Amino acid sequence: MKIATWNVNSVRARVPHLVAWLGRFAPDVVLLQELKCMDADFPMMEIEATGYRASFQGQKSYNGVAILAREAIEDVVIGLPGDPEDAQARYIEATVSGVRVASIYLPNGNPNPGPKFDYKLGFLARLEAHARGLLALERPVVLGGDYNICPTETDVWDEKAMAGDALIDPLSRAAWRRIVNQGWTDALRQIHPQLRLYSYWDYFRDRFTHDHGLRIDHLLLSPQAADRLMDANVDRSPRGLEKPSDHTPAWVELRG
DNA sequence: ATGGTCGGGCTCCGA
Repeated sequence: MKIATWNVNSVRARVPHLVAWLGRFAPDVVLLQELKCMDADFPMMEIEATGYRASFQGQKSYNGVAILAREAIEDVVIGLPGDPEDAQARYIEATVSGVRVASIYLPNGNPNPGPKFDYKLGFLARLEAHARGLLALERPVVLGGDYNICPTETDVWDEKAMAGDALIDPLSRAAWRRIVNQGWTDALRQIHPQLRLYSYWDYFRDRFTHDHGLRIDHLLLSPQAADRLMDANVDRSPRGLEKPSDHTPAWVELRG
């Protein structure tokens, strides 16, 4: 069972790449972020034509998350609990083939410091509380998405160039560790402990050409999912196409 | 070296 996460930076702008990649990579589940469209504008027909179903939470212009799957998408929960005032479309969770999956678009948090960084830390605190409840289910759970956090120096092409950035802030990293240390497995790091594996390259300054990237897209596995972990990686190929997203898919393969 | 380039939606915001 292949589960992937991909920040597409506008699902409508990325329909050709998304459709081609679904056909080539054939994932069982895809967790999308940054749809950048309202529900009514989601390209449902184009995606269904590829053999996938979709559940999603859209929003005008910003954010937006989706779960695509070839099998049924059940028990959908939209929104991260803990703040009824939060209107940003950043969280969707569902069950596919017995695996609980979440598509998460964590706040970027820049400029740092400021209210956007405070919102990021608040969102992380809510995610920490919710993740603890998911672990208690003692089921296979995969928390995938754009976390907007580089967990360690190995996940950044150049820490100096990122000085002061919310993506490498010690408070962001500490919040990430608090979640992981509950008992989650960072799937790509588990399979590739030392590799520089990036999932994002900024559009400007030919960052992809020079492999000046960041690892900010992650798949966290509950122990019951980690038991089944066979392989994990990023698929760099979509990032090299014309009109790419600035992110490329990260994926895990689970036994069964 | 505080620039550069995208996407969305409409003269600038978010990343």
